[in-house]
Amino acid sequence: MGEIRILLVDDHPVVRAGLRAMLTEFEGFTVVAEAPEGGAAVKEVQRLAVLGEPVDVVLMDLQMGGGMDGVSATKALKELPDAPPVLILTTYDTDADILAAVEAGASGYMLKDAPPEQIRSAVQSAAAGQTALAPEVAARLMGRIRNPAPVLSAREVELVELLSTGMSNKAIAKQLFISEATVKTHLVHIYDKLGVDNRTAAISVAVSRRIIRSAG
Amino acid sequence: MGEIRILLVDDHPVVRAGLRAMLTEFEGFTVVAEAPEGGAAVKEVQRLAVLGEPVDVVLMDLQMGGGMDGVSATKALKELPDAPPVLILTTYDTDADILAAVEAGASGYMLKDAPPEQIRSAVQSAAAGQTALAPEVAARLMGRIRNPAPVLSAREVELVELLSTGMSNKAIAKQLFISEATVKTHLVHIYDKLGVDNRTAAISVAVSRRIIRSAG
DNA sequence: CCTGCGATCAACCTTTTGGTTGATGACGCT
DNA sequence: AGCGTCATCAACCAAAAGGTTGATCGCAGG
Repeated sequence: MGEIRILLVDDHPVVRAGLRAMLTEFEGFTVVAEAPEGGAAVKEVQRLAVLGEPVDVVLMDLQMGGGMDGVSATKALKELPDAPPVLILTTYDTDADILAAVEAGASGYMLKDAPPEQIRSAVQSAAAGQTALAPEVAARLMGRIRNPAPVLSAREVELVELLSTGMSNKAIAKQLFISEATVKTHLVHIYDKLGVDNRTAAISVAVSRRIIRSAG
Repeated sequence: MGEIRILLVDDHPVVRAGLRAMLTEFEGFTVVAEAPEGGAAVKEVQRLAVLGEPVDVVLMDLQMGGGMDGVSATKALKELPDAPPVLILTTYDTDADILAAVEAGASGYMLKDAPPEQIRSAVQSAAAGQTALAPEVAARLMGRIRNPAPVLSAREVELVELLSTGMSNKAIAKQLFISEATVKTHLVHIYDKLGVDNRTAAISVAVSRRIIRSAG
């Protein structure tokens, strides 16, 4: 019944154009709005709701340069009355934000390099209120839920960030106004949780799990 | 005079669709072929040349999952008779392959999140045989040429790779069949070249300069 | 109320790194 | 032949990191 009304959220004009082109080629899809970041997306959803032309599905990128990031935007959208389903689109299936996004209420998670057909069916499922996960992502998620990776506390992430700049324990201690002993204790816990036994391996794992971002 | 005939090379269907949509909206641009990786791109260029419908500009992504990467493909294309200009498209303006691609003969370098207008004029310049660089990229390149970053030797890169797994000097020495003393000497040189003074900072810099890739 | 967890700190000891100096052989370029 | 670079190694010392044990405090959840 009727068209599926879609809002695209991505900071790359090229990607937005690609999704628009790809989706409008299929029957029954209309891209009714676009936004370059989360804040604008929320406003668009509200605006269209007021106009009586509500959005049926939001396609949301996770990595966005400026403005509100994908996870926050998903959270914000889900707090609206008549919140639309949010389908997350991302480049990396290793993204640490997968869990965060799903917990924030995303109904699905697709990789950007998925074939058009897969994207089409994911949007359709999401619009129908179902959950749509890319097989790779689903498998990964299930694995994590069965064997959950320990989550670093906020303080620990802070430590890892400083760690990755190459600071010594003493320097980190000074920066955070804590003792060197405390820094060492935190590090032991971090090593435990990341399954490593030294700082070098820790930042390597942290980068590949996208706990921290490497400048770029 | 006439249409500018374009070949798109990118492993993401979404990005290809976006570029195609974006470019065909402008006057005078035709996307005559697409390829998901470098090898196919080379074949396409040859095929079209034989048909008497040569490609005027190749738009090439650097990061491609499978097959021939962007730098190799650029090199291969430039060895063809009547090689078309290659315009590199990438996500990261910090990419260490910038230099490699330009050295391989790319006539320009654009960021994927550039506004459509900028992409249009870059393609036009490239087709006209001129060089087209995004301002950010140009500045960065000039900076590097004036103040060239010391290049790690092959052996040193090997060291950094092992380093990033968190191995100790002793373990690295064993792995490479050299003494621990030699490992330390190499490390001192690496620290020098990267402008850091410990292994943790070194791998951080190495990752952000894409000297090594972090799994993901 | 008790338990668990996160954050904080101390003291002690071992291992690893980092910094320095100096030396050798191989290779390529001029 | 001489120069520079790369890769190799040694010995020594100071600084940093890692490992262990044990302790205090506050807060959230059952």
